[in-house]
Amino acid sequence: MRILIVEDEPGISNFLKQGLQEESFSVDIAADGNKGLQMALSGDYDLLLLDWMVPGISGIEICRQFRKEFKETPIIFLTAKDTVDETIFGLQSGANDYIKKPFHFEELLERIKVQLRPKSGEHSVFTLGSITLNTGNHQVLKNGKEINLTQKEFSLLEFLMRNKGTVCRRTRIIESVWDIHFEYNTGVIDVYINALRKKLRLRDDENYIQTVRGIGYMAKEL
Amino acid sequence: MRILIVEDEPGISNFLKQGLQEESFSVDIAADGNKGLQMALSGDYDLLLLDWMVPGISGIEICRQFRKEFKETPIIFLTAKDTVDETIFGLQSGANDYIKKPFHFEELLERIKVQLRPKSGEHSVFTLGSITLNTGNHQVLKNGKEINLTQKEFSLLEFLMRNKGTVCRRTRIIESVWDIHFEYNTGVIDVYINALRKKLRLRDDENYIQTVRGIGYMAKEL
DNA sequence: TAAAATTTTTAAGTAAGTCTTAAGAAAGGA
DNA sequence: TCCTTTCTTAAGACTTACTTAAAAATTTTA
Repeated sequence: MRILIVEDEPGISNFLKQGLQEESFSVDIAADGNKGLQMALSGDYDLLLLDWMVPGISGIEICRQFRKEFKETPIIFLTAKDTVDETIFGLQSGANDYIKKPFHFEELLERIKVQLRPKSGEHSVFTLGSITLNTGNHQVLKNGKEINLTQKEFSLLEFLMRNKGTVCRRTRIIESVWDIHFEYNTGVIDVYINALRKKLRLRDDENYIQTVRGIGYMAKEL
Repeated sequence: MRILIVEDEPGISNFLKQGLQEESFSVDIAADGNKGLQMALSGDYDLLLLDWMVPGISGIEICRQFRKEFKETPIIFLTAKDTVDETIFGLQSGANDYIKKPFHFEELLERIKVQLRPKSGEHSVFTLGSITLNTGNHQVLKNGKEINLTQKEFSLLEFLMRNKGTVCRRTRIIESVWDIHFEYNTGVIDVYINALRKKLRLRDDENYIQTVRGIGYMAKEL
């Protein structure tokens, strides 16, 4: 995660840089507004920390210009001024948050984390070797390439991956995926396992879906 | 936009309620933690205003419980305590922002708007391939040429573009665009998707609106 | 206020894709 | 080897989505 600090006081900016680097952020500093805007517009940053008052273009103006191009990137203002009016002005110009100087580094850190927190809900993602299954957007990737699965195929694979490393009995599978309880005499599972192996192009030497004879199947890392 | 206030002091909660209603928010009040959590979990709200200290379950605890279920809904803390430590604690428990009492109503309002911005607020511009959608002036351009869409068509396209890259389930679409909850058995979505594809002249080789069989649709760059 | 135009919804036929069954081939275990 | 279980394929049943037209509702116009 890359953060740009626009701040003219070296004391503050260096302090922040060090602190954020320790938190494994990648940090750049711009000491004046013109430089700051230019760097911001490069689009290289995931978050902007703007001082309210910097030489050259003001923080507010940077914010406004920047927002025209980048709608999503969060902006946090660092401001010595703590009158309500100006804070509002700042937020109206497109900032997401502001923090008053002097502030505790820990508080700033938390506010940064809040802004960077993943937006679209944490749908669970499962992995199996080179396969990634995302229940949120119903996508399966193999080596980053999208694999098109039908609903049944998807939910079968999901069931297996949720239970990675343990044997899935046929009865459990038929219950969870097909919602058939009590009795069953059908070969659907076999058919679908076959389809999965085919679509995922699982060769013998990378068959993540092992068959456990007489019991069922097991998804397993190699 | 519906807001839930969890606050035990009637003076504050009523003041807020009136102010927010004047800003055309729909506001409910819970006077204690248990009631608050219960109402919050109903899922009817777009934003939560939580007092730090309320009788019964604490604001922090409400926040934590609520986050388990609802990842997206913004939470703002109202707190009399202004020590840094506790603020951090609040943000860590899943809140998006906090404001210290006493506060100016105007500032609270701005913070609320900031939180609601990404969802439905502010006029924003979305792009999808050669298509540009501007919620501000309700315009859709394709290759710079204006496309005339009806209201429903527009809001369907807006919904898809806001969620570009992730699958939009039919239920979500029917909820967001048609405001139909719980049950539905109608083919409107299909009809409107068809209309969109037609009006946007999406050929097979540039169909930005993919159908995800059995699930819904997805706006996607090619 | 009625007529006209537009938008929204319903409905129905068609097309496309998915699911299940069934049956022969292959593989594993006794 | 024989029997059982699993694999593989293909055809038919079924489900879902597409497309069109027309009815219903809403908005605009005269």
